[in-house]
Amino acid sequence: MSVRPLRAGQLCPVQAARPALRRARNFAFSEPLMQRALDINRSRFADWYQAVVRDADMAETSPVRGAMVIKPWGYGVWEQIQQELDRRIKATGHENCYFPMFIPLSFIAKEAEHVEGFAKEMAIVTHHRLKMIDGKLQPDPEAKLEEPLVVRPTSETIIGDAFARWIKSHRDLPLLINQWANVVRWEMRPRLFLRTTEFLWQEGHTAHATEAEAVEETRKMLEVYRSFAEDVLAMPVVAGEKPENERFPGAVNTYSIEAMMQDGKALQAGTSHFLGTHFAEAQSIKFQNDAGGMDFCNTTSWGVSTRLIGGVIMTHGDDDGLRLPPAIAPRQIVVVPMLRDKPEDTEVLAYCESLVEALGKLSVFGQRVRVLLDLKKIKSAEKRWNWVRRGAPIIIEIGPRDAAGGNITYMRRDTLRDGDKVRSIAVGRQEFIEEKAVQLLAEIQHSLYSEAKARLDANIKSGVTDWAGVESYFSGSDEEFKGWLRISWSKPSGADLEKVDARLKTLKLTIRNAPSQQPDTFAPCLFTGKPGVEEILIARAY
RNA sequence: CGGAGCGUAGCGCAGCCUGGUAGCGCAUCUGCUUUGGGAGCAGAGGGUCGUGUGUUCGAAUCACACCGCUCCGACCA
Repeated sequence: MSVRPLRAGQLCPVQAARPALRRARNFAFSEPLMQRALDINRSRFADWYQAVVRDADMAETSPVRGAMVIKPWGYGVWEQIQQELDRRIKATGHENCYFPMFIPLSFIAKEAEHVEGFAKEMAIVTHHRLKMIDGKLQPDPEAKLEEPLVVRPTSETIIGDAFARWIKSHRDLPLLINQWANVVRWEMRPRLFLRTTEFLWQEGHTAHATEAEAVEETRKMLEVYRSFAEDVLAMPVVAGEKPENERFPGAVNTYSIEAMMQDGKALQAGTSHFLGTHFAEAQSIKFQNDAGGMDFCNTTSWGVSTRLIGGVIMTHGDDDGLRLPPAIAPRQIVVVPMLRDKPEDTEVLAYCESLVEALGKLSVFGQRVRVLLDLKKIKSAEKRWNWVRRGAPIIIEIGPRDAAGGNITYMRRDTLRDGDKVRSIAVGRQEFIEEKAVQLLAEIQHSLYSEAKARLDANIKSGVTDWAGVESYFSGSDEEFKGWLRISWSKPSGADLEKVDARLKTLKLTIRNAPSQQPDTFAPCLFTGKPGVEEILIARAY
């Protein structure tokens, strides 16, 4: 099965979901219709993405422009992400805190680059009271704040303020803090999960006595993100360092993990920043060293957000909707009883209940298996397709014959179809409970990763050494799948880097990162012809 | 915020050019039939056609403004 996205016009124009839907559409079908759970396929990737978010019941837009409502199934995925990542953050010695969402304007102003980077996307609170004036409810001019508050776009400054008070001596270091919070960045072009005005994230902030220790922390957390993305989200990534022009405002170095979406675009899925003493100097985060002198701390910050959910959708989704890796599926196994208003319904239900109870006692990925018996009063067939669209890893259907024969019939969401046909697999109840269930969940987790990993590996092209090669690789229609290029460069900076960036921009390309794994020797710089010092990934990006 | 396109029932769309006061499929509800699984038949509910102003005897349809969405550009986790 090809994992590459379908190209425009490659398949029938629309893969209608239900037979009757086909009649409603003004399309002439020359080929046998492929019935899918979505009414759109990945050839129109942006529309497909929105359809998955909607049909999988993940989220919807809200009355506030750019802000989204995360629905139970989408939030359930976030809760799984939080739970497992929180465990890993704590396992590396960090503690959770909570800081205010309001930051005094003067705090933000302290670090010059930091202000510049965020000034354009700030929400500002200026009043603390409303008043009816001329029949209109509006901010009371007499209740103006002496100092405006910005709604945090990130918390370096307010946490730095606390750090300055908390840290006195080298014995207070390292200070390792994390917080789960919402942040606001006034985005011009919102997209559900990928870029919203308000989003949920986790932000780690640490302070260290030495540069070496802070750099190590920065890399350690990048590695936590890499392994989390790959092991838990089944989303292969390339970890590496961002070029100078893509750094976090105020950082010395920024590292990222980059994931490849099914349209070939790169998604920055997590970042880790070494901040040097920039914020420490701006905010006086100092400590007395063991020789009695005063030193500035070296600080770091790192974060991942609800954007990860968008990454999961665009990594694993198919033409039937979402496919969730079992490790983050709010429900890993969903049992759909096939009821038909007949006496044997009672037996079917009892059989389902005992099955769900037995499955719920199993463990996988170090936790109890999450099972749901779907008793919603809608047609059984409708239930099945709802769970297909939502991406439940295993969907079990139980009819009277299963109940009587001690069997179960299941579908794997990752390999739902054989050609166009849905694959329903029958197996003995005991066998399923005792071996299959756990084994299948592990297998699905693994197979989703392998599929995505194969796509990533197959679509990072090396060996292009000149600009003409870049142009030809990224030529053609924008609808077409384009992967990434891995090229050698001389790592220019300042104005020279800007030139490179401008050139890349003509092809809508950006430098993603310089992968951590580098070869021993380098081809000459693709841009300047000078000796190469590093390999970087260039790609179109979200 | 600039360029383009689009906003008609929960979803997907037709109607708009050539104004006469709203239609299709899916979904929803009811009844009957059906039942190893995305069922059939009959009937029903649901829309002040994004918002406002204007033109007109009459506006989903024409004009203007605003709002929102999508794509492209600038910005970004």
